[in-house]
Amino acid sequence: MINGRFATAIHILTLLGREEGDVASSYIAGSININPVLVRKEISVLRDAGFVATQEGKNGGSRLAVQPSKIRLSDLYRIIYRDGLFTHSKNLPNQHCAVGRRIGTIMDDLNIEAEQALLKRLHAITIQDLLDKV
Amino acid sequence: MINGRFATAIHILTLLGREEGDVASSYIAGSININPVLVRKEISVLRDAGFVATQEGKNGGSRLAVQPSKIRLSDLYRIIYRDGLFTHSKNLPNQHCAVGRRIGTIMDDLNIEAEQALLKRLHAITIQDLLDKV
DNA sequence: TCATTCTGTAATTATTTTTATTACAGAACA
DNA sequence: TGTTCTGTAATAAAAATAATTACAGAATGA
Repeated sequence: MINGRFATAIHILTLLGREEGDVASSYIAGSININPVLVRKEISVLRDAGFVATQEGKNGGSRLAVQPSKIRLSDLYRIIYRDGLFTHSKNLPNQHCAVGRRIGTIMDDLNIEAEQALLKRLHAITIQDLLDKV
Repeated sequence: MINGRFATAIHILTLLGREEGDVASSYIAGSININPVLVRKEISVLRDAGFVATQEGKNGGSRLAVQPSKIRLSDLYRIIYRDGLFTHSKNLPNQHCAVGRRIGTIMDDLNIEAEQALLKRLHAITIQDLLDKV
């Protein structure tokens, strides 16, 4: 399932897209209304992906490392969701049952198809598009 | 986000699609490897939707009330996910910030678009399609 | 009839996941 | 060289999920 991290990442990037200089994690956290440590953690993921650059130390903070129009939500989705859309319980289904034996593969296939449809749509939306709505 | 209930519902319906008579919740639970009470709860939702019929009492259980080819995964999705795909935190963003003020609407719009894409794909898949894969 | 075996559902507990907090070393600045 | 940022680990709190317990009621059939 799609959790709060996706929304958090979008909020961060949209906010950075509107600000000029370096933005402190505490300021971002104040806008989202979550804990600054969570913001820094998410930013570290976004930084690893090359979307954000960070300046440490006094007056430091983060800013976009690429143009907002270059950040597609599909990329964002992929970065944040390694686990897939459909989270199946970690309980192993009964392998003595035909359905139980095959359901894992069936759900995996389904997950791929659903994600493809979702990603296709998200591919067409960039942070710039969201900025235009603010 | 898409949680385990969707996978559970699919497992239940697929299993019922392969069985002739009434299937007890404990049997289904044994296949999925979850608690029978959860199965009965999910079945009650599927029954309300008209997909399943249940016989109470001794030798009772559930069976499909419609043909597997009539149960679209899009219907299933709608029944189980009233909350939307993207769960945004229940923390209200800072309304004194332009992004904080607009992010709710932006995420809602995004959610609608993403769900449309997902539902379009799920509309084309029925329980029969999954049965063919078992 | 009535013991048995199912269901439905409420209430509680346990587990897991998510979010928040605390803490502190290190970087950059003025 | 003190101040204000970051990064990250560790812990705690809160929320969401799943499991369990419990029990009344329905249908069966010996």
